[in-house]
Amino acid sequence: MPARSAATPPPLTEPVEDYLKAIYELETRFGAAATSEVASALDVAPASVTGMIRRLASQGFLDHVPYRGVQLTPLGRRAALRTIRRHRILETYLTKVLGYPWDCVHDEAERLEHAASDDLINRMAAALGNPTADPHGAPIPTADGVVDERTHRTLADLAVGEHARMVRVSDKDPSLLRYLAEIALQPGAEITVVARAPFDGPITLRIGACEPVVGPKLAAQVLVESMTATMPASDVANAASLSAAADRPRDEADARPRTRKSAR
Amino acid sequence: MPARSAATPPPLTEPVEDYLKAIYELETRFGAAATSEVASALDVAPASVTGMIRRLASQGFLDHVPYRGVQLTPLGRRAALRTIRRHRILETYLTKVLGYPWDCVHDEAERLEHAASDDLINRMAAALGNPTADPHGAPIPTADGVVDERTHRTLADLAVGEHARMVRVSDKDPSLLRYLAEIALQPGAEITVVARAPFDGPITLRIGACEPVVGPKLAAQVLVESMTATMPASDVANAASLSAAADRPRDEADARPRTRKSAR
DNA sequence: CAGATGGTTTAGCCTAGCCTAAAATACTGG
DNA sequence: CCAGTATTTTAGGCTAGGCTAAACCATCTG
Repeated sequence: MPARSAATPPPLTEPVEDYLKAIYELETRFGAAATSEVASALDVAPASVTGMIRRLASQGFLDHVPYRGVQLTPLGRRAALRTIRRHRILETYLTKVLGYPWDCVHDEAERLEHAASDDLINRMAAALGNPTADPHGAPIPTADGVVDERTHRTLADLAVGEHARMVRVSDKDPSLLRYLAEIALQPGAEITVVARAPFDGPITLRIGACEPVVGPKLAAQVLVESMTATMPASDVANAASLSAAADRPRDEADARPRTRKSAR
Repeated sequence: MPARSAATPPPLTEPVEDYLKAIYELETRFGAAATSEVASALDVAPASVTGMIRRLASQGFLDHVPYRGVQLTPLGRRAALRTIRRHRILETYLTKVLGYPWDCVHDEAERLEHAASDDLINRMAAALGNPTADPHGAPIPTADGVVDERTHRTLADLAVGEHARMVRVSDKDPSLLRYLAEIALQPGAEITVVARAPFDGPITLRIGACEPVVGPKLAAQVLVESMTATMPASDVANAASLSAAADRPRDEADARPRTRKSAR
């Protein structure tokens, strides 16, 4: 049997899959991944990351410009998306079929994603009707590595009166997820911004019959899709400027000053 | 929160779980596990087994008498049964719920058993109605480590005319399993021995409307439970003596001559 | 433009698991 | 009961992945 491109890709170890996944996620958020960011994402020492990066670069999974950070090659991206697909299908299966609460699936999926075969993942996906998003709203890559990469505004970017649909939230913080479930703030939920206190104050929402009040920190974690009839761009900008930056984990501009390949 | 006995038992690594499981299985078959048998079961070099055995013994999972083999301590047995429970519930779930053919579940379960949490396993078990045997007929230990340890006769031990129910077959050989499925020889199947050729010759069975003929090697792999109305012990012995020993993988007597702790 | 600073890399080390080759022990047959 | 064979253990090495401490570089600041 001659060369098959998508055939058994030399099986990656668990740590390798974790590195690639973490780098992928940092890269989509910031454009590139810094050693220290990878280190804190994986909870290992920066020196360990440098070591692994060297190995991964030598195997063609990523490009490394010393002191400047890394970027995935197409090969590395494919591997990362494979792991992410597994993770998200597992999360969906665990909640939809086995009745896990949505705040408990992350850790379980984190371990299973390295052990499940493609066949198993595809069977689970089929049993679920090939879902396109996991329980937290994260898009599920297809088996051949295509993923919806649209970015979204956050709840903190919405102006008073805006009507939006909740799209997504990170799966990493169980207590946040439990709280969101309590106030019915889950993917698909329709939200109206009722009021906003100034100076990054709390935001009052309407979700169904309830009017929960959330802090800006929480709001910045919740991705939404505006449903307010085509809003002029200027308004969007204004709305965003009211609240942006301060509480977001990092601001694009100063987070990645050393991202471009050619210095100068 | 004070001492909890069954709480997070210091998580074992994958190789450790594999060693304990293999040792458990050798031990129940032969009474103790020899280094070389563990080595070939796990497909590693004997010297590697010695190394691991030392570590496991020092951690209290097994007793090792140098040059004499190992036996699990209660601690080791519990750990082994936990892994075996996982494995068998996974196999059952994969076949019953996800439609895997019974010859394909072993490898998948082999990897998942190390990654699945107790919670996940228990949810799967519940979804299946807490089964007591896996698709190959192997008994599933309960969550607190109780397992049906009855031994069974093999198809090769049956006399002509005997009526029996198939109980179990090893899950390790996919091609054997595929063949057994073809002739409807699966756990629960009712079998009558129609004829046996002498000198370890082929055995003719009746299963439903079919009369497959199987070799002694295959017959020795298939565990059964006689359904012939209470047969006098002498007859059992006679029936068995017609065919025993020759093709069984090992004979109790010469397989473990070096098993007893106190030589002499 | 010279430090100071903080992120990155190197150097050197450790552990778990595996290996091969050689030495040690137990078992067998004569 | 002694020698040969088979099994087991020891000795010495290797790789993946992790760590700390120290050196290095880029950038920000005075």
